[in-house]
Amino acid sequence: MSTRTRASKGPQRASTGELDPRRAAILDAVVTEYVGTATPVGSAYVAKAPGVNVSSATVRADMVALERDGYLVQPHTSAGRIPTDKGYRFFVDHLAPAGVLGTAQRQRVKRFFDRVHGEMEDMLERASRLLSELTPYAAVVVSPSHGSATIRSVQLVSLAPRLVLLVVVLSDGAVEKRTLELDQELTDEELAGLSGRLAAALVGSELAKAPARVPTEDPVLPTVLEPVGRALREIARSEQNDEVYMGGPSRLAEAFDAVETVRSVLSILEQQLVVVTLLRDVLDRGLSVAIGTEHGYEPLSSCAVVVAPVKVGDNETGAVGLLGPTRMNYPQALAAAHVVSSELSERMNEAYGHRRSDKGRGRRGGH
Amino acid sequence: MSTRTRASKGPQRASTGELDPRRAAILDAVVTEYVGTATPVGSAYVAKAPGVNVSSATVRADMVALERDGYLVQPHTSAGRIPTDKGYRFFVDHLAPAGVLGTAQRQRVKRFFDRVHGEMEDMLERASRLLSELTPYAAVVVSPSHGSATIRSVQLVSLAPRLVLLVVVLSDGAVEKRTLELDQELTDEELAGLSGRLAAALVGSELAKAPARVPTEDPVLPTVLEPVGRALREIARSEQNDEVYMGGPSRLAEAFDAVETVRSVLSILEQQLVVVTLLRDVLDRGLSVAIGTEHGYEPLSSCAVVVAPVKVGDNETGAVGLLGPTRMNYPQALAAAHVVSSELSERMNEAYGHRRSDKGRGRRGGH
DNA sequence: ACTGGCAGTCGGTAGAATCAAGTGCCAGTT
DNA sequence: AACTGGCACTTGATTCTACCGACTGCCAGT
Repeated sequence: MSTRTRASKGPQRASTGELDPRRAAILDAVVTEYVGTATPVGSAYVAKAPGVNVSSATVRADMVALERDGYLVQPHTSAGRIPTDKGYRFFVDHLAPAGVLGTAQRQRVKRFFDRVHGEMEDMLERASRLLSELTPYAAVVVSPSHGSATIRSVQLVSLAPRLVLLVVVLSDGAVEKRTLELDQELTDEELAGLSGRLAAALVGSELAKAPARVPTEDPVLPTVLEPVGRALREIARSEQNDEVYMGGPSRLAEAFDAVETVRSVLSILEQQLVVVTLLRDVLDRGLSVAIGTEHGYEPLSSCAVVVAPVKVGDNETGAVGLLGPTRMNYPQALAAAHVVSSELSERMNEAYGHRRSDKGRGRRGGH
Repeated sequence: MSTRTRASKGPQRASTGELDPRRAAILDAVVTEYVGTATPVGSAYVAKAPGVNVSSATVRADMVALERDGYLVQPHTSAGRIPTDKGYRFFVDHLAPAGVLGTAQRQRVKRFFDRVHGEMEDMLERASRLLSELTPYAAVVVSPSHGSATIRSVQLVSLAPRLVLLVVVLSDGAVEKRTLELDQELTDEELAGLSGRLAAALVGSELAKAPARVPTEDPVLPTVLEPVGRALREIARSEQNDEVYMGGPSRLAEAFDAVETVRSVLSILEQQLVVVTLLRDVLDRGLSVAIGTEHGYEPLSSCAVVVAPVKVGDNETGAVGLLGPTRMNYPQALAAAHVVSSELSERMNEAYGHRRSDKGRGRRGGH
């Protein structure tokens, strides 16, 4: 009940929200220690923590209050306290120190992004690995959607008699293909002609808005154009499904010690659609962390998710995420996710011509 | 020591290897029961098993012999027996009943392969899921390498000023791409001309054997051709790295109950190269099952791997695999792997023109 | 408002007792 | 000689008890 006015002794933390500064410090100590040791934290330890200059008895009194207000719980009487989801939330919002990535890790990220060479898919895949290696958690990368990309090339390539490959190149560098089985055999010339006509009709338009039907008077073409049209529509549809890259699933087996938890979390991660929705939801709500039940997925209630957007152009579409136990090192996870997401954004903007105002390639990090 | 001559009472199993038929039946019973229950199997239970028409006392005597010969072990005195790797091996070689896939599962496979529509990558990815759903084990699919595929198309597509995408189509339907940053801006006409020249020089040759240098006298081209050549070589190299698709990693958390085991096995599976090598090794040795330490990987010594080749054309290159505990339902795993691998082979041969003699599309299963 | 002191609460561990499963051996039977 | 029933024995698992240690909640004192 007792509400203190902000005590102004010494250089305290900037803002501690609606919590008494000392209690905030106590919560801070409990979270930090518990994250490290996975053992309930007692008043004696907390009393020694910086920012808490009182005896263990006083700490105990505050802990009772913190428990009453839902920030802490006792696993059982006469054990130390552990944070609740609400406790973690407060920690993340008000106490988590700005992103501190070890210099070794910083270098690692730098080296990674200096060396990236391949295509986007490859970069994302490897970024998910990187992220899971920077932290002890499983990583997820969702590729930016091709939203407004336009068609840059359409081509039909003959693979075998009556077997043709439709290859579509988008302005963001993505390539899609579809195999077509035709009713009739076409000569290379016919194929080339057809390719040209398709290109003329489609190049420049967005995939989703591509003309449903390529106009033609040639009586022989419809039987060919029909499967092409179908394939194009299928491609347009499949481009909506963002790719998901998963890194370091084995990290989950480190983070949890109940094998049953590992299983259920893994099996959620196998459903890519769920992962994408989860990350998007969190981002849409303007959050970068979802703790416990804050996202709606029951089986993940013992998990926390850290998300950071990957912005290409001006719409924020992709995302990187980290999945670990609620007992997670949030500062580390946030720092890692932010570094990787911003580096990724930068790289992708550079690569595909959406070059931005002129932020250059300098530090952008901070927290 | 006592070696029996084959008793010929009743319709016994075809061949029991170098083992007394009754002892083989005992081993069979132990393996089957242990796979199901994960509990050491006692002589009383085995005595009731079919093919063992003797008392538990006699079974005990035989079990002593089987243990002496290394087929069984006792976790501790006065517990039942469990099979050794050698025991499983004997079971797989001589006792495992022919592949029995439940009708529900058969239907599932059938439906899957009737519906497959997309591209090869997609099919393989989904096949790995299928396989892990047919069994309670983790599945792995290694895509056939592009070995002898020839180049069918080479094309340069402009993405942005000075940014070009090199797109290469292979005869097996694979598409590779690489982004190039050029020193100079090229007009669409120049790009088209260049594409044509590249195509003329490269189409028809194998990727690996493609001419290292496209001949030209044009003084402006070298600065463009150089990065193209580099990209081509890089593509050729990357095509060696067979893609790995992993299905149902969460199955591992079901199969093992020590979280530490789960972790180490998962982290092996994350190394795609190791997975590929492992599967190839097993296939090269002409095996379809590797139990415990039969493959050389320490961390997988509590695992068994079931492999089946995916043959495209006439060289056997791809593979499907199942990874589970040595305490694995081998008949089921073998059946599932074989069905999927042969269906995959068939589909891929159909799709990419390597149409075979004329085995048709009929049953091919059996065991 | 805070502190030291103290009784009280529980989980965790160690040791003893008991249980049940399953063995190895042996004398007896066919 | 091959097999069987019977039995003593071994040993992990389970249960129970006692006890220790960690931490708390409370209270009287500064």
